[in-house]
Amino acid sequence: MLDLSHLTDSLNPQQREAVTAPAGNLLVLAGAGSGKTKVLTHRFAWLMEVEKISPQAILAVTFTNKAANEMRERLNKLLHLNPRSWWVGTFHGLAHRWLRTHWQEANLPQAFQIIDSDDQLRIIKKILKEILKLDDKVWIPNQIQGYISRAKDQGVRPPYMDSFDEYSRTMKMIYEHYQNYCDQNGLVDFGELLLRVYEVWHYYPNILTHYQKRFPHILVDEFQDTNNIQYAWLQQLIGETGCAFVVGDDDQSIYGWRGAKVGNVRRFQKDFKTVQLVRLEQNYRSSATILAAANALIEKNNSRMGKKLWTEGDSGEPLRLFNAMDEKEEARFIGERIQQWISQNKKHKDCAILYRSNAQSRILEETLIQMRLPYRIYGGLRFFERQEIKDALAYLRLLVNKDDDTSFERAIAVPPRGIGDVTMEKLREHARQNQTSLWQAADILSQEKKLFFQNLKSQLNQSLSLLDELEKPEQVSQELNPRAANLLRQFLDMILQLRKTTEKMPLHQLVSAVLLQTGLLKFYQEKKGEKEQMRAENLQELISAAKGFEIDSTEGLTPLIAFLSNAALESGERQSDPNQDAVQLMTLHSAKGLEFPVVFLCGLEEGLFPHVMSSQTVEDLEEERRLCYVGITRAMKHLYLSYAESRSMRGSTNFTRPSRFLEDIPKSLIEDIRLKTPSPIKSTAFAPSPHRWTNKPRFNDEEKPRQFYHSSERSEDNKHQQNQQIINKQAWVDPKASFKINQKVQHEKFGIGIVLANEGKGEAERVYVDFGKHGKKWLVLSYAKLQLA
DNA sequence: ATGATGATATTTTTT
DNA sequence: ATATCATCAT
Repeated sequence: MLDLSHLTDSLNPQQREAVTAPAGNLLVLAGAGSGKTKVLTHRFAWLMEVEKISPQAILAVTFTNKAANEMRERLNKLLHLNPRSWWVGTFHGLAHRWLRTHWQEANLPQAFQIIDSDDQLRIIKKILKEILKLDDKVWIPNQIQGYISRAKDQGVRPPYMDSFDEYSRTMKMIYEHYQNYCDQNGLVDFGELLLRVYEVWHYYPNILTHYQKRFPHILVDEFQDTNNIQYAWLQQLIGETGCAFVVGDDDQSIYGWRGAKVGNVRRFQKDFKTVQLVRLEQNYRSSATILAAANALIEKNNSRMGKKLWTEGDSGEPLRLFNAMDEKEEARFIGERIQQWISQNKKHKDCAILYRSNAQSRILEETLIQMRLPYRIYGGLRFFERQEIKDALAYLRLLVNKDDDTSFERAIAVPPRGIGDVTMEKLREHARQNQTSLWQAADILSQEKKLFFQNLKSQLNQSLSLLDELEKPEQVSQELNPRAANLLRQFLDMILQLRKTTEKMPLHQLVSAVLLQTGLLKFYQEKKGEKEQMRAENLQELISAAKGFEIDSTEGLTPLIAFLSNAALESGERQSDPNQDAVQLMTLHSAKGLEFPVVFLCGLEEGLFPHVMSSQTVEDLEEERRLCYVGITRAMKHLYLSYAESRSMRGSTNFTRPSRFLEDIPKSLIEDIRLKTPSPIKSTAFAPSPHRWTNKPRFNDEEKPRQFYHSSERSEDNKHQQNQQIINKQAWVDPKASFKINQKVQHEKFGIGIVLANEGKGEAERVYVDFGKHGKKWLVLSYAKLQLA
């Protein structure tokens, strides 16, 4: 008898039911913190050890690289085998792997390149401007991008697009041009990766059958996030014979706005035979109180499959609700609570501040700086999305494919080499007329010019008729001036030269050679700004990345092509350095899948959360509520909710009402925290004592339903706070006299600077300060917290 | 080719 | 308020 205790001992009954289920289709509804990844990895092991399935015959699909890596790691730990060559990956990663194998059937050049959404947008803009000559104020590139991506997610090619009115006809036409452009340049966007594989399988049933046989078992993570093409793709692969083990949580579906279909979870039960359903409802993360709040909230949604989280743990502390005067006070409150946490010898990184939109992060950031709390913000640019890195990648892509126009344009522009708009316009025109790539056009035009001048000498005495011929109007318009032609030639020769010399080099040497010989690295190094120095460092980092890059089993690819594909598919980790002890700031969306001992869920205000832009339909609101549910279920022990009564955003201050989600949480689970003594006059003041805010029992809801928000006590407070604001305004009138020209000042972000000028009066008064390496800035005194230095 | 000025937008984000 | 982007002037 096989000893399976290592696979099943640590599982609860439901987890065990899922893991040990007989081969067949299975849907696991895995609540937040219920051990989803554990079930997936144990199932994998179970299939191997009990069903005797080869790991090569199991396909495990995730959405993010992070999830795929985590799965690999856990499998490695569990099985002590190296899962490197296993079929564990993201939808896009796997699609890429297949397209590299079946590039011929997919009608792609062997060296096809993957473009990211940034490249995609550039191409759309280019087409609008150069080919279709459409006004990008009317035909907004971002919207077109969404339109095309959505079409691809639906598996729709241009011929099948609607064309019943002006709008849809134009969209269809743009889509067509875009696709032609990609095809001609050997480019594949993210949506295309999936669609192509779908089509290959559709048109080559023998290939599909091959993979159906090859992968009798398919595991899918985060199933609630699948869009239509992904679903169709799984459907193909599973076919009549495959077994699907899908894990998801309809309550955590928060990507509907980018095409994810929660309905796929339910649809799965209909479309596939004999789907066994297992619910994982035991939660190992949060206190019972937090779970009660989460359950109560999500119950308000109608379209659910139903699930109720529970825990064996204790009820823990109540949720804490803080009603702040404004966003500044909210931020200060959060900061102080974190300080309290730290004073108990706990870690900064235990604390996460979650918000609906990125705009909220600024004030939090400023406050944390003031309070000297280390923090880290998730989001923002990732490594391979940085401008300088994309510049470098353009050169690398050009080495792979000279006819890649997008890369050609990018590479020729940085560093500046005297080839400007005029020359480029001529190149584009020539390329358009002759249906060639920019490279070919450049080659011909620079060559022609060279020959022209060589011949000129010998031809001086020859007949005028020959010259006349050379001066045909079309040609004249495209002729480059000698200087431009020469520079262009130099550029082409440089690329050709690089191509030759780097042919046999190892990857990192190749990258290094490109950075050096194109002058890209030098260009940034020679600039003075801090930004540019950073860019130069990033370029160096690119060399290290190339050094560390190992080609996995993507057989038959040159290291360079593999590297470039990887760069597009995995644009760099946004993960924090686990050794760095910092408060974690992120949007609710990026918090999915994470957990923290202390969570601050802030900005719980109508219009902000739920956001105005997604409050129109019931579906929108339900997704917002799920987002809130995701936020609450991130918390392990302490959950703080907060909202402000007024919030300044986009330059104006608005009064706000508390979020409707607060009403969905039973009052008995919440403890109110209010202001006891007035807040300090100046926000630059030292951190107030932690005793300023005290806990106070909340009103019974029977007694005063909703009164909490508008109680007379509140308005008293408000009056008090209004006085405060007036005092606040006076506070800066006093020191302002000292902000004279040449005065040394200190800014919390930019450091020490010198006042160069000042203007305006009252609230509008501003000073012009030279912060040295941070540059010269105009600062409004009533906003910037300037101090004398 | 570079900097200044003015218009514009500003939910959420992975691949 | 602010950041980004396009257009324009130098």
